[in-house]
Amino acid sequence: MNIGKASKLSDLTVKATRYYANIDLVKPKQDSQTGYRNYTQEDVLKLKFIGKARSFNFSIDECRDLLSLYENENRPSKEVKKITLEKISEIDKKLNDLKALRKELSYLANNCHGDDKPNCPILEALSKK
Amino acid sequence: MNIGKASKLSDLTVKATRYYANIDLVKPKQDSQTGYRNYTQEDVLKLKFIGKARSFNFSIDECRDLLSLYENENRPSKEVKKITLEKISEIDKKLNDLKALRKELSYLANNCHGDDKPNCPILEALSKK
DNA sequence: TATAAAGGTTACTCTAAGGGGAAGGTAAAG
DNA sequence: CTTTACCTTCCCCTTAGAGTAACCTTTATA
Repeated sequence: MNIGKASKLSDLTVKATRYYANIDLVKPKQDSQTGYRNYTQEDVLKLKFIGKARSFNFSIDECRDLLSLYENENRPSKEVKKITLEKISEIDKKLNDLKALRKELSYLANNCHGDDKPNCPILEALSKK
Repeated sequence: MNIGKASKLSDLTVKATRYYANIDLVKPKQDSQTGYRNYTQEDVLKLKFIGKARSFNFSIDECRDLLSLYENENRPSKEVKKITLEKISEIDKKLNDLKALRKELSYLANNCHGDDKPNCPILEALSKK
């Protein structure tokens, strides 16, 4: 099938699908006459897999690793688990950073009158030290 | 003072400081002979302000807005508060997304044996639907 | 004083993961 | 036969600088 159909079936944009082909992530054969990419059912499964993994915040490189594990019938599940746990701790770090940030900002916002006067503790905080 | 000293005083890299000059965020005069940028104390205050705002996750464009409010003695504090509250709700959205993601991933990781066998619920989840 | 080191300048490339759009070939429908 | 839809490659754009090269200026040292 052509890229349009494969993209639709895997719920990706044509642009993304073509990008994945360009970076050798899911690279279908191309018709030597027309240059059209020819996707198989197998390819669509891989594309779906990637779409799902991307939605789980895995990077393209991580998707590449996961995909090769996925394609390897003999992979040890611990490798997959390792990548997943790393992703989780990465998320934890981001969560902590964002929470700290939120705390500071909401403290500032709570102390700002938010009226027409120029006095503003937020700007004061930004210009302090 | 030269860019090196200004950067040091404001705790920024020279690269970042030069970038801010290039995008007209903090643009000091340049010596017509040597081309060297000449930073004032005032400029350093602005650079510090930006560094602080950046550490609060404000984008360069938001920094630009905040900076012009900061420079305007008659600004109404509600404008600053508005930007800050928007930033907070942006952070809240990210927090929610990350929490949901973490939940899904940790559920998968908890159900994966993580051994040498190929059976892996994580990959199954990625390839499902 | 000659020179080496330190610090300044512009300019180019790179990052992640595609989006947007141009120019042009191909296929299917009316 | 022509319009429309779909395909191709190619190039620029996004964030916020980092890294590097080539080259110029100022300062420190032998």
